[in-house]
Amino acid sequence: MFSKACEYGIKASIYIALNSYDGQRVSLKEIAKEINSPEAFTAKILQDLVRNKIINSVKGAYGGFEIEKENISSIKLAQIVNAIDGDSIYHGCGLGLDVCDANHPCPVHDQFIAIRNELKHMLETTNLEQLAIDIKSGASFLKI
Amino acid sequence: MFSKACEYGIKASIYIALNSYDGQRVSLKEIAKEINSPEAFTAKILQDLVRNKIINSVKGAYGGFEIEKENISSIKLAQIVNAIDGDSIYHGCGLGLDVCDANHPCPVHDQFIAIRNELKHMLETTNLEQLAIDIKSGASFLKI
DNA sequence: TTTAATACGGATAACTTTGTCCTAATTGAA
DNA sequence: TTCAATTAGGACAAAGTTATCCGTATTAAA
Repeated sequence: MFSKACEYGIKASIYIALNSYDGQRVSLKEIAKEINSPEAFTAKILQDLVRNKIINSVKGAYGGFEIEKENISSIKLAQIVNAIDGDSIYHGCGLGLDVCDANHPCPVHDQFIAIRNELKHMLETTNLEQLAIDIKSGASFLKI
Repeated sequence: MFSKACEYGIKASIYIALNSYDGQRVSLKEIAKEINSPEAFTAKILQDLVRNKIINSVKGAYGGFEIEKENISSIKLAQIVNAIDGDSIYHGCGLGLDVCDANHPCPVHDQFIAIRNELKHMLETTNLEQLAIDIKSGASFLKI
């Protein structure tokens, strides 16, 4: 469904959010360990999220990544996915046609539109706070 | 959502079904032209569908691909997707966890399960006949 | 029987995604 | 000021996906 980059990006964002609630800045090394992702590759993805102003980074000793507390509840999965995978999820045709719309639909256009809209709605309504709370309570997990 | 291979496989199957209604066997060359796909790559995918007994092939001059008429309405998209992309759509975790189930869910487990079940249902209930009919009537398109 | 059209299948190339390595820049603390 | 910890970013390697090429086998028709 999503690229590896996007999977790591979502998990990393949740982990950063979780710690930002406690005022804890987290390092790349810690993030990669906690979400079970390759460190250097995760670094690239985090850079991407920083450039898209979804997370903040602080260089140097005692640096790391953080999200401003007041933003955590307003950051939606859609923003993260969009920053990393782009908007292909919203615009691409299920069968790869260059042009696929109501006037010139691919054979599965209607079926796909329905499912894609649900996916879109889910991504646009799910925020980091909800996800971080479940990790904190042990109701969900970031690795294994 | 799907791999290119799967997109080509679905479109090729629809085109073959369409022609099989008229007792017309179609060649690789014709298929690739009509669904706008690379010929040699499409050949590999068709071989896969043949091995999975979703379509039939006839070698030699005047050979080509066909689907037995009586089977067209019972072939579901799910079979084609499964033959080409495998069953990752059904079993994979949305965030790539090796283990992700109700007892040990990833942060977006519930949200994904819901959408994936809809996708699964759609693939399992959509058959080639429905799709071929729309192509025939000009209500949907296989290329451009 | 020869020929042309066709599917089959192995090898390999091109491209994309994923992952690694190394150096530079930054920064807080000793 | 020096050092160690850290992010940034370029170059590159590995793996996976997509695509091409070419020879072989098969088959119907001439």
